Amino acid sequence: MSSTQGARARARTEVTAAIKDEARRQLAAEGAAKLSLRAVARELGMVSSALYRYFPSRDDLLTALIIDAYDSLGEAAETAHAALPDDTAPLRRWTTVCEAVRAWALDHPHEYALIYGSPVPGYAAPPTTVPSAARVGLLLVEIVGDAHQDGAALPPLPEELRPEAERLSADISPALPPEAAPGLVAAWSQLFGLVGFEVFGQFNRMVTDRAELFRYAAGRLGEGVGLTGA
Amino acid sequence: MSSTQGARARARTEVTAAIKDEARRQLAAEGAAKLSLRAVARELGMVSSALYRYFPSRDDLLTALIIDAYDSLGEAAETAHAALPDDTAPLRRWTTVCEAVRAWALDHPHEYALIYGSPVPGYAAPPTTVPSAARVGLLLVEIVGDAHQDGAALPPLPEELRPEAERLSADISPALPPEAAPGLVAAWSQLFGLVGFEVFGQFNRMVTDRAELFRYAAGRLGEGVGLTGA
DNA sequence: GTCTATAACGAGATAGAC
DNA sequence: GTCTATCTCGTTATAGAC
Repeated sequence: MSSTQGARARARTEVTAAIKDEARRQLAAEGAAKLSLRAVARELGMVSSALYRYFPSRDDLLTALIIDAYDSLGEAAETAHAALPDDTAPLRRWTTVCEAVRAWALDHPHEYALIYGSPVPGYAAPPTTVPSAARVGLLLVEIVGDAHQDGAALPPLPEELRPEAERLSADISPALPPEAAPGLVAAWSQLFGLVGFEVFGQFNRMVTDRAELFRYAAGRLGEGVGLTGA
Repeated sequence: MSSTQGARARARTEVTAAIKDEARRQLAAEGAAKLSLRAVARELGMVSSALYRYFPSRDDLLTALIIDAYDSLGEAAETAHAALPDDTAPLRRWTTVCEAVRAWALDHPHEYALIYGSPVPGYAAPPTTVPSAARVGLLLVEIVGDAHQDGAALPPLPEELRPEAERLSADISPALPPEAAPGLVAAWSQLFGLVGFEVFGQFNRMVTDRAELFRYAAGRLGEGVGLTGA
């Protein structure tokens, strides 16, 4: 009885995975805008209507791919961070996570484009994507929050930014002091500026040693949010 | 005779502009990947083959749109910078240009996506785009180069980055000291990280006062490349 | 209950003959 | 430049296999 259910569930997971794999291949070849349920079905030797047993619509398939991409990136970052010794200095934690993000993005350029590139026309990501999308950010928050527990130095905020800083700190984490919040959110976006320029080819014919430039920039980004310790 | 040519040339410019306008409309509606010469022609009441007298291929139309977008952004940045008094401090020059980039991007999100978003599958930008693409970067280089003429303070570079710094400084501008080059290239990409996150909606439901956060982050970015002067 | 297949819809793109 | 025949697409209704 339970073995029957197990076999069915297993088959379902396998087909779901095959659909997503094929969809990812099309993502790479044609881009998210041209992702087509029919083409996926054709390539898998299924009929298009059969796909609706697994994904209620094309947008749901897209959403699943987006969540998978965010989770894959988040897991890569978390794994790299977790592999560090417990006494690792905050700045080193920070740069390790940054390097993991960069490595994942260079390894998965099309999935990177899906989550941090141009929005897909006509598609709006549902709230379901938020927890996965937040993973890298929360990891950075954790690192900065821990460092400030131990008292890190930060320049004072301009008066006009104070309300936003309070809001951010309250929304994101109680461990994040308001003085650190705007700088951290900015650094978070700037990290992806760095990565995006490399992945999307803006550094072509300009930067040769991109790994070294990234290492330098990520380090300065970490220092900018008050982290220390080579 | 010359009046006939003038009229013809004028007509040609007008049709070319109409084609690009319609193409931009489609860019907004469907995305760059789905830009289709036929659809543009249909919307203009022309037949698709007629378009080929103006743009030899879909990719050429795309290239024209990309160059236009880079030039539009470049001009916005240059105009904002040129409007400043001659004795404006370097840091204020920097933030003014950054604000102009942000304002243009928020005003032209789809053109922003075209030039700084995901690459269009199957399309590679030809070298013709480089001069237009470089305008904002060169403006930032000019500001930082001028400031360093007057002697700005910068942290020393790590030894491993020295070769890349020399290369960058040599390739980009003689006015840019090697110690400033990697930081400037990084800041340039980080500026677009900030802008991209806002334009592409990554700040949704998180940052409320985005203008204020940007002002703050852009200022710190400028300080990071050695600029001073409120 | 769970799945796949057939067939069809309305809309749109595309290729080629004319 | 026009027209048509033939593709694509997402999606649904329905019927039948396991």
